[in-house]
Amino acid sequence: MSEIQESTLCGHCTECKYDCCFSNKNCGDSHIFGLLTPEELHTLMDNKRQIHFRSGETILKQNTPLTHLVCIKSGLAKVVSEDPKGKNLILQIIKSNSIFTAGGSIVDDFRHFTVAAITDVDCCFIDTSRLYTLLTKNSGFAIELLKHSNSQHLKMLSTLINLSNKYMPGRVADTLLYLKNNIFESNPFDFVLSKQELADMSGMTKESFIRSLKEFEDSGLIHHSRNSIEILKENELVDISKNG
Amino acid sequence: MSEIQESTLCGHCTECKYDCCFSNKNCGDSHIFGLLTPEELHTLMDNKRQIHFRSGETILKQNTPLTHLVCIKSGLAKVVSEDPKGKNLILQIIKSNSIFTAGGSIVDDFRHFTVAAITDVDCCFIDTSRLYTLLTKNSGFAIELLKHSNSQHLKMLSTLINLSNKYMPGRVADTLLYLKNNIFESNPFDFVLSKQELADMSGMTKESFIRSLKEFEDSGLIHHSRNSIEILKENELVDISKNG
DNA sequence: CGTCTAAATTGACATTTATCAATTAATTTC
DNA sequence: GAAATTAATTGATAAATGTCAATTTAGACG
Repeated sequence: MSEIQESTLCGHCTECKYDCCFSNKNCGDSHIFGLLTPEELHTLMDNKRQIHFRSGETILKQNTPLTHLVCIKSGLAKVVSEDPKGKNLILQIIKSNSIFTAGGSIVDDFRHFTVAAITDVDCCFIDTSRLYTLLTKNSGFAIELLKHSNSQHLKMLSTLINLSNKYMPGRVADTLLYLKNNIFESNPFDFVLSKQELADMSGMTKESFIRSLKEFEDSGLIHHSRNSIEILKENELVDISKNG
Repeated sequence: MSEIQESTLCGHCTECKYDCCFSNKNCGDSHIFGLLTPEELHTLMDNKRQIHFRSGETILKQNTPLTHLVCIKSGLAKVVSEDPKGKNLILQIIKSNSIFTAGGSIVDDFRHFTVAAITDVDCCFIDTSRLYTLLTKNSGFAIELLKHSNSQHLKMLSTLINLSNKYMPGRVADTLLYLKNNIFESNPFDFVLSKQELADMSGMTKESFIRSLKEFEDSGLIHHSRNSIEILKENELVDISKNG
């Protein structure tokens, strides 16, 4: 399923520091690693593994043991909750320069969802046992990780509310706005996701997603082709997201 | 809306330690406070306020400033996400002896949901600024709080999956099993929740909930009266939860 | 270029769920 | 304890969403 290509280990932290996602400066998503001393950073860097995944490959698999934390250096990945019956739900798209704890780190020992590469992805694997050691030594670091965890928590709450309180048009609008404003940050945006994946982000079947998209197109709210969507009337989409 | 009766402040920690929910021994849900030194515990205890709420009262209100963390000493409370359009979703029932961070503590400054008393509730309010001070001093404490946060995160993930991947019978089965096994821990169980509230826990209207319950009754899976439900065939309910 | 394959789209239909109105049962209030 | 209020239930219906099958389109590959 996932063919892992391990790169060489990183030897010199001071050299690689600004070249990888552990660096405070590069890690746009948070300041988690900013509070570590050079020695502490070294502890993490020392055995980090930087790995390349090709588009489509599984990076982390649901229900496998949780031994490493992942930091995405470049590329896009999707966080998928896999259902026994095959109903997948895409919870989040991960951009470059964000770290990802894969659910129940610290609480239990296995991963609660799958992470798969959407584009080619370069990422680092951090040994969680080294991380835990640092947590006990550096409380500022622990607090940053707590902030990160709570922040993920709130995102998930928002997803839950969106999915359970809204009808399809509202959910589709949410997905489109999320992709434009949070992930691709351009308009129109070209996407590497299939309609099935967009539907999995919106909690519906691909047929329903397509029909909803077509209604938006017919109403002049968006323009879409196979791999690109342009939002023409964002205000109206926001209204649909709020009211539906 | 909520008429708050403040009790006297706690003066002597060593005395009240085993009488309130901060105590390691009483806080069944977690060991969060177990790692604090007596002095640190004192810092928290010193200004704690123990407050009584009557059934139905709002304990914490969504969108208000987050200044205190709440620890439930006795009684039951519900965690509700309130929707502008009035579609409420009950995310969780809180039992006695559990602490509750109300969403985005540390991340932002307001509460992301409402907590309301189902029965009479005695609870303590802990000043979050004192909590944060302790976090920086005691990394073990920070790690415990991180565990608690991640654990809440996983519960929410499970709720999200249940609500978005299952049809009504599966969601009703989930609610019944949750109440029996996690909240009331008896069978039959008497509940203080209205059918509307049970429906709000299951992400559906009260009419749909009642119809689903009736089908279970007709199939001999449960027996229910106004304020009590007995689960007769738990295995079959578990199957329905898994498959539907 | 034509063939093959996977994705996207469309249509008809079945199922699930919500809505609305009416009725009954329980609880509170005087 | 009768009247008034609230919660629970039922039925009829409409709306939302999923399912299945068929068709079209776009890319990949020889």
